[in-house]
Amino acid sequence: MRKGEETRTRILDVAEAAVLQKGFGGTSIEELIAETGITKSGFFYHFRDKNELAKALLNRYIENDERIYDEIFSRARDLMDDPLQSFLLGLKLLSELLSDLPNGHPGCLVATICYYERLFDREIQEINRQAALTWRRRFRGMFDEIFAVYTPREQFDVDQLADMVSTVIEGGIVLSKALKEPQSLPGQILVFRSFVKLLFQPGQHA
Amino acid sequence: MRKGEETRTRILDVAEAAVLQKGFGGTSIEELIAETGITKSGFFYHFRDKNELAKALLNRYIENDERIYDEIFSRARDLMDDPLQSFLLGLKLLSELLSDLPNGHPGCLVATICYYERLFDREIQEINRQAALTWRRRFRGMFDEIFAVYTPREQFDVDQLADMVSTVIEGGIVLSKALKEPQSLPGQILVFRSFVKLLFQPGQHA
DNA sequence: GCAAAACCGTACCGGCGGTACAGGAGAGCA
DNA sequence: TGCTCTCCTGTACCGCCGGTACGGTTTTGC
Repeated sequence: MRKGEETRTRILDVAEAAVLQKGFGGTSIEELIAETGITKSGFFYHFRDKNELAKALLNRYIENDERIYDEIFSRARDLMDDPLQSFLLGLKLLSELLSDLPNGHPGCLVATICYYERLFDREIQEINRQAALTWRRRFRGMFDEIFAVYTPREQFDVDQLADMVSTVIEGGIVLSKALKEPQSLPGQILVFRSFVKLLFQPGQHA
Repeated sequence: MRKGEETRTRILDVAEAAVLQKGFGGTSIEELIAETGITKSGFFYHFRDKNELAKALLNRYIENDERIYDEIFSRARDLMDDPLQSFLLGLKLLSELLSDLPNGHPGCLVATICYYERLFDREIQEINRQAALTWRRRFRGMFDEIFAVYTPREQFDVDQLADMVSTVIEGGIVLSKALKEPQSLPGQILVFRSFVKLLFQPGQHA
């Protein structure tokens, strides 16, 4: 029903912010229900245990993540016909989006789960793995299109190249948080963007 | 005294493995003392609270990290006179070292702390920040030497370029863990290595 | 052999994850 | 109007955990 979904969403909102700041272990259910204005029984009506909360949280995060990627790169695709130019524009748009976040990227739930593997069941770890594989497929598709048109200055494994996008984003988030420099992440993405540009720039052998 | 240090080290060993697998919140002191074969009183004799355990853990991890970097890149420096070749060899050695870890990289404590910021005091966060800054200085120094000899195909902010090393490592660890593919991390480092090679390869304008 | 270091044992506190279960308010429908 | 289903509230309870307090004991270095 309507009301139930609304409460559930509110719990997830509060939980997501808390988990990204303090981790799963550091986030108490009691604190979540206090901030949500709900009772303990109410919480356990929506989620059987903390594991199920994590699962719902992760699924929602991944969905939202995919939506953002879809928007950015489809917009880039609309503006640029060339697959390389479109990809480079997408990275630029992504960098700008992240640069506009006032407090920087709040953190990636997938990364959080990575550092908690033993705390959750295999299902959650599998969801996490599938998310990373989806990222790989997404960017691999883009690189495949680019390779159909351009000759790279060096040969790469396409999957590894595709993974590099996720690597830079995840690593950039960690570094941004460690350094307390929110602008580090968008900067790293632009560095990667330049590398990609360089890779497909016609060189002496072209 | 001798015995005290030994016990302290044993606690830190057990704690480090546990924290990297379950996070700080997911690691109980009771489980640490059980595995170490020590009593609760004994634990609190060595560490005032969990925060101090985290501090000691982080400091030790960073020291060890620095030692490994020192070894690898000084060995590379001995083998190669050219700063670029030396840096590229260092990345290769690092990749091989990580590739030889049977279960993959156990995880970076600096990254773990990032995702727990609100759980620890400012001192720990500052230690974390200084660690990331030390990485930046280390690799910035290498790039400075390279720039003194080579002309890059594209201009970069040297700090951002230096940060890219840490970004790729941290991101590679996350992706490796998420994908459950230990070989992903060394692979990503080699991709980055190729990018660096590309950057300083003489092109059409050279 | 003596003092300091390095513990052990025990008892206790409050918070937290989780369970159990009874009950109630409100919406939708017959 | 009454019935049912969803969406909760309230209360009581369990065991684990972080942390404190404190007295006692063994080990070590000198």
